[in-house]
Amino acid sequence: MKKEYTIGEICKLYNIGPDSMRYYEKKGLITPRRRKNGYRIYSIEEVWKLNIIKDLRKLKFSVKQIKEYLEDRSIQSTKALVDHEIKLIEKEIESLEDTNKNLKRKLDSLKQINKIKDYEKIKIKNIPLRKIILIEQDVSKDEEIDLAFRKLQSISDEKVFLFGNKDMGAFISDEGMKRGRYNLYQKVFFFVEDVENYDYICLPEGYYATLVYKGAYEKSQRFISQMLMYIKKHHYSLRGNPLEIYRVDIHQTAKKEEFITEIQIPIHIG
Amino acid sequence: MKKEYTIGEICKLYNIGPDSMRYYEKKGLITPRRRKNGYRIYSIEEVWKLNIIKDLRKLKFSVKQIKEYLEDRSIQSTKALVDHEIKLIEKEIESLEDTNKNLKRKLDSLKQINKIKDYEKIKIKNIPLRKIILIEQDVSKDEEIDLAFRKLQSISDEKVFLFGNKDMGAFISDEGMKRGRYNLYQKVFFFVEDVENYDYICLPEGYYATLVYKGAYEKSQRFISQMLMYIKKHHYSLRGNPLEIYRVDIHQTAKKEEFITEIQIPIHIG
DNA sequence: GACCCTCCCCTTAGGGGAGGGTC
DNA sequence: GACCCTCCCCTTAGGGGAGGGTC
Repeated sequence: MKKEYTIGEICKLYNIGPDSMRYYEKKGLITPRRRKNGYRIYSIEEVWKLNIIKDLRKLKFSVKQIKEYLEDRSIQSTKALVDHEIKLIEKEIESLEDTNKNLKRKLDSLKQINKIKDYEKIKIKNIPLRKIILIEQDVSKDEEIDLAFRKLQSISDEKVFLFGNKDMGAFISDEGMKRGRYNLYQKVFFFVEDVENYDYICLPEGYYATLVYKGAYEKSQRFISQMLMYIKKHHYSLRGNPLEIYRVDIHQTAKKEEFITEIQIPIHIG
Repeated sequence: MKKEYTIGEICKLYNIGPDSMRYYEKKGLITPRRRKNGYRIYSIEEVWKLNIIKDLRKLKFSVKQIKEYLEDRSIQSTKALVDHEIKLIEKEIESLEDTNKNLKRKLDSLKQINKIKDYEKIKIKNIPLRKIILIEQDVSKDEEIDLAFRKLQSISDEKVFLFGNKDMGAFISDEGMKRGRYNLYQKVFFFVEDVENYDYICLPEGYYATLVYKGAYEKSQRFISQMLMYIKKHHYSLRGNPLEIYRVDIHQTAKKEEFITEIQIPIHIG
């Protein structure tokens, strides 16, 4: 077996770029001797270091960390390193799984959209219990919803939130109902499932008059009026204020035509 | 609700450094207007962008990718992005779990070391079947083992291998046995469990004379001699060539005193 | 005094030349 | 001709000043 290797040979063997080898040398991880012509000589004695370097780089250790480890290697320090790394990876996995769950939910709800057929039709539905978190703030312009949201979100900053989130929505406030200005006075909320530290509110199971529409939010005003008339006409009675759910909004598309909003008005029937 | 925010206000709200905001601006993600005095004005209309930016940064999208997404956002592109991201995350999780499994094994074997008590004592043990992959190459110096290993490893490059690996070892070759030079002629192998594409060899279940020692490899020569004599004395017969297993080696410690090697000689008893 | 502005320099882990010598 | 050498410049996503103006 050969005892000495040029940079090219060792790189082929280890599947590393020569620039990396020079970089490791510059940073003091490896110190090959030189031929008279200046060529680097890698001797077989140094090869174990490359094993460690490659493995630790794969584990995303910085070159500096690897250097420190190489300089102080004992059973003790190795054990500590492995142990620590295991814990880091476990945390990482947990976080990725959480993110993935959220993204899957999002994808699912995006896929549901294609299935919607009866736009702009009023329907009576029984909807099971839902949990929401309410942002205690009157919101009077569409864009402000985001901000209100954000204020809540800053509490829990580490999660992929809006993007990976289930839907958000808004209640028409009493003020809005009184004045018939259904898009000026709203209370923002979003749906939650696995709540931990927040105070959530339950929307109890019950009947709703619902309508889904596509396009800009201005339409809400007209549809809510229509729906309230419909409710009156059928002798249903209001059980609470109307709510809007933003199925597709500015976070998913730049095209206002693609926006999808669902209006739900809680009612008693019969 | 306020309609306009200074950079400081928006940063507090979004828990972002002002430098980041300026960077995003420089890269064209956001384009705040300016006051006469040059101060940036963030209006409420732009705030949804920050939600997306924050979320996608958390998902490790580059600023460039985020820019592209912001410029072409539709249900279609959002769906594609979420879908792609889910797949990436799943791959990542899988890879992390694999790495973790390896690291745990390593940690386990490091922990086992503390429990070894009877160093340098010959024992007869029955050892269950083991699978190994043999590197078909005579190795005549300790350091070369690494290299031989590496040649095999380069086949499967993406795994954390040596560092997160179970033990490796070497057979004393026939040549070595003939000449009584037990550390000059060796065939390197390592233990595997979940083999896929490699040709592995089974070491069948059976009895072994074993001995564990601490320290430099030179000791092997002496111990193997002792063990062979012991085997003769007890009228056991050899079932194959001796093997050395490197429980702790240069990959885990710089201290030769901490090296731990186990010699196993397959025998027939009775 | 706290906040904002614009430079300008710094960091990681190499990759990609250019220009020149060596097997 | 393939291989090696040493500069030197470039990339990401900001962070940390310095020096100077603004609420």
